[in-house]
Amino acid sequence: MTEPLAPQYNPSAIESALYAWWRERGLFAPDANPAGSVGEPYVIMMPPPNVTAVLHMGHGLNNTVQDVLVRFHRMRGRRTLWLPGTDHAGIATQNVVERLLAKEGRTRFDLGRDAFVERVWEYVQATGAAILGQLEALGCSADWGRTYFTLDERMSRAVREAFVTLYEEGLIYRGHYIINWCPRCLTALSNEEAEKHETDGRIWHLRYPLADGSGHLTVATTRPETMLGDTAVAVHPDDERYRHLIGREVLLPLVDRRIPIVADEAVDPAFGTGAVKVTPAHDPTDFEIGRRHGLPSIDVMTPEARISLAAPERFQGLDRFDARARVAKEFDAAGLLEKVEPHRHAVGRCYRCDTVIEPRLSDQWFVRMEPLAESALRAYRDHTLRFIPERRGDDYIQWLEGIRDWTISRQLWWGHRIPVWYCESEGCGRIAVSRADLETCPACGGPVRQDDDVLDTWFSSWLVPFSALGWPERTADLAAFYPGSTLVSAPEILFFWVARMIMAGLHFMGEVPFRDIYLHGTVRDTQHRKMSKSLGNGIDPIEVIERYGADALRFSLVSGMSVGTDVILDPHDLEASFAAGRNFANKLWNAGRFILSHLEGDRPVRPLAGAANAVRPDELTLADRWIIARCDLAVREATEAYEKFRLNEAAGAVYRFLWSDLADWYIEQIKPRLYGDAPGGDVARAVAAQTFDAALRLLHPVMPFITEALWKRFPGRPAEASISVAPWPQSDARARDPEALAEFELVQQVVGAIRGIRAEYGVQPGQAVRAFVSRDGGPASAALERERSTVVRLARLSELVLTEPTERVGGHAVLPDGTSVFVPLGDAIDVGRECGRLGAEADRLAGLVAAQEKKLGNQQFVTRAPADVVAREREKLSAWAEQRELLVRKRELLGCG
RNA sequence: GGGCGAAUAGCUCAGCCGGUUCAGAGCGCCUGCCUUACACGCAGGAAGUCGGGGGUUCGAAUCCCUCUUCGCCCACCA
Repeated sequence: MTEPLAPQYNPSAIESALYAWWRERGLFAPDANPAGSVGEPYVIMMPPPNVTAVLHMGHGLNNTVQDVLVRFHRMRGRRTLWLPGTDHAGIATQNVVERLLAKEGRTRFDLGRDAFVERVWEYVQATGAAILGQLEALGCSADWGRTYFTLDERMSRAVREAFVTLYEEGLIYRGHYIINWCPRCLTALSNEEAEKHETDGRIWHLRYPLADGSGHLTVATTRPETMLGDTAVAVHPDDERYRHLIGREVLLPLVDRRIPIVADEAVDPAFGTGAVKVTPAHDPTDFEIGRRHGLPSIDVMTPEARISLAAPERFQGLDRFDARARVAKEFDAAGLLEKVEPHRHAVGRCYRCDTVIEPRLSDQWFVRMEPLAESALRAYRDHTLRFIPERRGDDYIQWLEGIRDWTISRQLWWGHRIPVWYCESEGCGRIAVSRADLETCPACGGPVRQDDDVLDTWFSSWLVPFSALGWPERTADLAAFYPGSTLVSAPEILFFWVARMIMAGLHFMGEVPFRDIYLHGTVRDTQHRKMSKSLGNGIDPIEVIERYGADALRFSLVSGMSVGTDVILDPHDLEASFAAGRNFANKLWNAGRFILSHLEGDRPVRPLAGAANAVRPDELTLADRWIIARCDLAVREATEAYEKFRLNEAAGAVYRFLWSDLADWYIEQIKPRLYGDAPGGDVARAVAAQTFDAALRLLHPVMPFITEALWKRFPGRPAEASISVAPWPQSDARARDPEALAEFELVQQVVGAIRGIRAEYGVQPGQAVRAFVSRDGGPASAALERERSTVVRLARLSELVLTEPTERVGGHAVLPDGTSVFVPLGDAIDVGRECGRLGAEADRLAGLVAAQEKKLGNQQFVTRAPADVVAREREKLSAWAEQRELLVRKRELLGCG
């Protein structure tokens, strides 16, 4: 606590210890804040990271945002719960473990179901722990005591309850439909899991001879191999070209099957040839056509997407793409291939392995979504829900309005087993759906067999907002923390997860699970590509934390992100992305080191108000008043920005205050007062302590570690005190001081002008010079008199003379308010150069004046623009004219030509 | 095929409902400084026809139209 602070901030030296201390102190629990609870609790459910792998930068961003919001609200006194968890990620995890097995030359079938699942558990226990460790390294203040895993016992119970309830309500059903099938993962997928990608493909025009030999009909298809399963050709009923063929038959080539020509409204006469081959077992539209016309479905593919025994022998066993080539070749050989054209269309791919989806006819379980979608739409339309940024609401609406039933069964081993039992006794065949495991058939007592399939991972995660709180038990947590407050997520999982949580929340709890949905952007590389393992353009957050510190990572992510926009980082130049955060942390560290070193000792730091020894207003210097006013401004800016999810603005406001105001000016200003027993030192210490303390608190949500480390070192701080539950700084009307703001700004401008002149003429830093500052030919503003020593020190002057200069040769400047600055430099300056400099400045102002005169001479402007705008423009004109006037006079004094 | 977003200094971005010195920040770059908190620093500086074109307006980076480029979402047209 009292050992000296290192001159360079070393995050790795303090972060893990501070984190451990926070946990020990129980600071992440809802009741951690001694201030008690203000208003409603603030609750965020963490989007559970998949246990497939360690975290990437996207998780870093997502969890940083959540932690910022949670820490902000915790400090504001809300009872705050951030509930963490991990996701068993059915397909993804199963794939990873299967790949591990493949390296051992084994498949899951070699192990058998139970042993395989056992193996997956081993894997996820390791990765799950690693992930939680990473979240801790990031500084996440989640309540680890409540951590859930979407496949743990509590969640399983909730999943069963939800499934059985929905089944009883008729919202879950088993059906025989075309679903999205991944031939590599060997499972059904939902529509959302089948990602559509625009692809350059081809379209084949195939001739189907009429069965009576009177000609042929041409159909167009992008998947010729499916013709092996055709059971009809369809045309539009009103299509004059084909009307005479309706009801007749074609002889399906290669297969030699007679199939009918049917009329169906689903056919678009304008597309292709206007005649469609109908393959009910391999296309959803064809399936519907088949149903309407009583056509048979012939499944010509195996689960692996090879040609099945239902096709002619020579095709059997061929991969679908080989079969495609073979079919095309045989059509060509038979003179039945009319043409092949390039064709761009959307191809579905498995979101986990990128394999081309095969639409497949099979028995699956579905959730009827329409009834659920209705209330979810209503909740948005009546403003119960709010999206940040707002436009994301359009995506939500669009998805819900076009909602399709959700395929929830997966032909996997890793996941929640479907709670359905089939009676195996003959003559019963009953299907039982049960909350409890069944051994026998409830109807006949015969033997039962549980459904082999598991549920979609998202069927467990859509329940999280209440299942993680104990549902279906009516727990105290559920009563206290449902509904939650904010959901922070990447836009990619808006449909997978966010929209479904809203539906589940409304259905099972009767209330939306959260009110604000903050969708942040995606982390991309400098070519705007999403970071991914396969592209090798990822950045490991842990590496960044080790090199720059968690605070630097968080600051960089937050400040690189405005509402709803992507965050661009350069994986090849970590320095470019994270140096700013690291530098800022170091700046803060050193400012803290300086201020804290002057707070130590036996003299107590005086409060600014509310005590007998409080600093009196009349003791404050102009600089004191100025920094207090600037600090108050930062409090207002940052607080408002946090409230509006403008985290980058909040970070920026504190950054500017700490660096540009406090470090660059205030600390420099108070140095003389701090050394020795200079008068006013106690006031400077009091003001520095108070404003720095406030700034640390404002910054704590973004940079929790360094702010805590410094804050804890304030003298008199109890050992158990933590900034994470310190009260949020309040704006105070008494701190607002426009006069001090304006006057100190003049001081800054004078110093800036003198520094500029010095740099212009290469006056060495060690060389003190005199400066004359005056106004209207007389003494300069009283503010400069009061801060005379500040100007002298910061501009490195030997003397500051606040009257008209007695000399002429030197550097001149005129400030916006007409204040005149002169640094006598004698022979050291090049008079011609100075004349040029002043002339250029005068010309610039002359241009402004001319434009301004034109503007004000414009009757349209003067009459139509608001009076205050016109008045302001008039003031500008006179100020510029005055400045120009002064510059011209200075040139005359210098003897410029 | 619909819908949406972005295009501002070399790079990453601010600039909200049009009007506070002919556009700001960080990083990078240039010059000078190890000034007893910080060289991960200090001081100063260069750098942009605000994607192109048109329009509305007294006035536009800021509003409207259009074009170009990039990105995203949705879509059963075989």
